[in-house]
Amino acid sequence: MAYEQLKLDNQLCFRLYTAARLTMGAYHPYLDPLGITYPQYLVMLVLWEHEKQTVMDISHRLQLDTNTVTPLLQRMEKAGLIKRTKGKEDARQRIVTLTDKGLAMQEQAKHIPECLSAEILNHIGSIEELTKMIPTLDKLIEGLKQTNNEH
Amino acid sequence: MAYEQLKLDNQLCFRLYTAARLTMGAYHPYLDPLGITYPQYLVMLVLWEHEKQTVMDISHRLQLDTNTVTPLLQRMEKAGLIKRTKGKEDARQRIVTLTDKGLAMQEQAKHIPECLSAEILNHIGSIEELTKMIPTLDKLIEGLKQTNNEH
DNA sequence: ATAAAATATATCGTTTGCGATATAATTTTA
DNA sequence: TAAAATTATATCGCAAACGATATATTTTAT
Repeated sequence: MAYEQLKLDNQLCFRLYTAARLTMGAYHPYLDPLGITYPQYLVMLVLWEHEKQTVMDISHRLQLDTNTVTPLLQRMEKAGLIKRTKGKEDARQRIVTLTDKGLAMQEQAKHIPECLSAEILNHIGSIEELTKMIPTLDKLIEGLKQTNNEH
Repeated sequence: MAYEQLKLDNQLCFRLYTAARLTMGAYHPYLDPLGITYPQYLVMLVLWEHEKQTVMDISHRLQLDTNTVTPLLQRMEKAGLIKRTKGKEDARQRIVTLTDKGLAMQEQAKHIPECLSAEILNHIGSIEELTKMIPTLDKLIEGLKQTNNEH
């Protein structure tokens, strides 16, 4: 191995990639009973914060493009969690709203964040160490958004 | 919005998910010319460290299951980057080795890590702040590995 | 007012990621 | 040693991601 910088263990990005995947896996025991996936859970979080959002709103919030969000919403509509109606002022837009089922799911989901925290806390010393990463991750995300827009 | 803990902005996991995706996007300008994807780049990193590894070795190293790694390797074989041969002592195993093309790609790839660092540094104050996350991410990954194995 | 540009969403094709299951070879057990 | 369990890899099906492209609607420019 000639190049030290090419070693996997020196790569922050690989850690982010792995941590993100394993985190999604840790949600499985909590999301499976609700019948939703992690990205679908994210959409629910967005809609629980504000009812009535366009596809754009959601895709901006999740930093995902419409070509990812549209099929996601279509599956969620089929599952009876949301409704998608044509916009009235602007007919190009799709207005996404929660169904009763989707709204009711919030009650079942409200303990998930603390369950996850507790689960991780079992295997890690302090939750503070994790929350300390948040400002750095936010800066990284903002930086990457710009970087990716330039190319 | 009734539940504070369900707010997207309070979620570490969402940040990991987003940071990981955007990071992969930042690799695009460097990996596209090589004709490989980010997960394929990770396989290359593993193989540049040690020639001759089994599918298991690679999947352990990347924390991916064989049902992800096998098709990945099949595509890389088709692209002429690796060879996959039946194991001699244990015929169940597949031994993965680099082709000349795969080996040569290391030279073209050796600047990628510093390019990425520089790119991110353009938009973020200090690289130290990022490297400070590494031990925490490692702990998190180890913890999640255990958490996920229990379920 | 009409053509051109911009915008919002959708569709298509490919690669990943992963649960479930299958297949083949090796090891263990009875 | 033959059957059972284990191990290594592969296959299948579905949900994401995402680049590229298409469609429909609105806005802008001429």
